[in-house]
Amino acid sequence: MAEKDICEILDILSERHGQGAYPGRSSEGLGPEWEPDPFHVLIATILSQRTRDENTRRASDSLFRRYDSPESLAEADVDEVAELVRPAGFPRQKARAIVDCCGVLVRDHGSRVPESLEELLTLPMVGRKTAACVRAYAMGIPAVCVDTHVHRISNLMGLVSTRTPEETEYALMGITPRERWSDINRYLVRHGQTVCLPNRPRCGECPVRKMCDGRADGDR
DNA sequence: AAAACGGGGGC
DNA sequence: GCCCCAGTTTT
Repeated sequence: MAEKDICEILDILSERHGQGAYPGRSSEGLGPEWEPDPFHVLIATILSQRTRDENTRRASDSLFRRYDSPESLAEADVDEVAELVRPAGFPRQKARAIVDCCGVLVRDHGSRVPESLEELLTLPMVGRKTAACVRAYAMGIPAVCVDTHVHRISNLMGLVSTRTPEETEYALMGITPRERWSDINRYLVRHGQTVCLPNRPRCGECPVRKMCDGRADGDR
């Protein structure tokens, strides 16, 4: 029942928004010249936090052109890295996290990105959303990436009733077939950016409006 | 629970 | 100029 609802919503949104992935190779966050492997996706996803695609991409491009391995980044100068990633915002915070992150990868993980959620969460600036993106997009592991859009829309539409993004993650996993978890991010995030905007939802042009409990605009 | 981190784009 | 924004960490 609930499962049927979310699948139907994903089907409709996929027609509306077409193909597109976040933040793998075909997204704006990681340019086409970089392999969407765990290392590149991890760094690009950290850069993407609270940042639009285009700015994330400018930052990741200039960063990877200068440093393209965990080893080189682990010994990089934080101020120089901060300058390179400036377009993504939070430059010092992100630069410090990236350098520290790569230090941990080199020292404790053989310069590889660990696959387990538990180990990923020990890395600086890696929370549940970032860890899920790395696993889902770079490792082929089914994972639900809950950002603010997914959290907001899932509750607005009455798919879940949750207070925290973590609760939303588990709730969505419970009502969605595993093979469609990746569609949640592809389509719900895009929907949140283009139609179901945080403050002014454009309910008039929403393709899943009839299934939404939270229709704004007094359109009921 | 709330503040802090920040540059870029829309208006 | 002012407001908003694909999180995570710290207080």
